[in-house]
Amino acid sequence: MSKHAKEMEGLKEHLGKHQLKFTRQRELILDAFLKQEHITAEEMYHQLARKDPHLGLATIYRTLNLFCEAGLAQARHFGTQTQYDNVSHKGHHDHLICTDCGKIVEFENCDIERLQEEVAARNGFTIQTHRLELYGLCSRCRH
Amino acid sequence: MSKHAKEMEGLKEHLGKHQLKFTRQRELILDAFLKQEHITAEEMYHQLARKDPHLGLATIYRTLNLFCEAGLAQARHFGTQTQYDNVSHKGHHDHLICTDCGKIVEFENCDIERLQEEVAARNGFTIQTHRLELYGLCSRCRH
DNA sequence: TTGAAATTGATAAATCGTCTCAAAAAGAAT
DNA sequence: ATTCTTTTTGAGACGATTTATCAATTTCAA
Repeated sequence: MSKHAKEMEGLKEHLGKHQLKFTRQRELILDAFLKQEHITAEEMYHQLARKDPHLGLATIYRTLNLFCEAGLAQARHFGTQTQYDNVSHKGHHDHLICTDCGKIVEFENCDIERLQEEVAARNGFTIQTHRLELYGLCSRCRH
Repeated sequence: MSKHAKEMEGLKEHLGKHQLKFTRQRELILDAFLKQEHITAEEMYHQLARKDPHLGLATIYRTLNLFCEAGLAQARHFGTQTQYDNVSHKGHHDHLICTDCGKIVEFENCDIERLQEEVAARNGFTIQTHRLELYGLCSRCRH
């Protein structure tokens, strides 16, 4: 049995609700995805090339987008590419990004999240997801 | 004299510091940009086609990116396109975005900004800029 | 096992933004 | 004002990323 049984069940549930099918490729991609903090489609394509040389790039894109709809992943544009963040194993996390060296630090902050809810409620919105990115210089690059 | 004299001066100052030139196109694009809350390069291309049918799309991209460097604009990925936000006339603002109808509500929240500074400091970062986007359903689309 | 419906893989195509480069414009020096 | 150097422009080519197409395959319920 897979190490990611719980998430696998979550995916199957989503598939069932939407008349989608559980395939070998989706299982393979989910397994690889859950080992990552964030990954691009291209990176995953190369990672999985050994396990399944015939796995197509289009399938990876389709599947990562499926994960987003299922709430396991979240797409984020960084540079020219789309990063797919793993949001399945922990609460939502945000990013501190060094504009000089590209270093990424992940963090969570409940107070900020609570204030976000307040702002949304004040404007009649129901939050589904959010994105918070802080850009600046890390301690090393400040000098 | 233009309605946007102050911002025009700000741009000229940036141009002077970087050995760049003040051109008719940059003036035209700045004038159009400052009337917007946010705009894409493509939208601006169509808006300005009447005033100057020969204005090229590449020039618009180049100029909007210039505005980003000058601190008048801020680029933001939304969907597949890049939105250029007007940040010249007010402090930094964040976005509430309806995932259904695309409606965008802008807001500011000092408390959130303060917490962001705390998080950054705790991780040794000095914030230059940030981006906060809340995605959800607006009151109309929730039903 | 069968059959309808969904998925896949390969590649074409679309999209978006940047690069190229000759011609034009800006702005400093004369 | 004219000249000269540097920057900018416009048009389209180009590159990178993602999506669409479609015949062949796979899933899964009956």
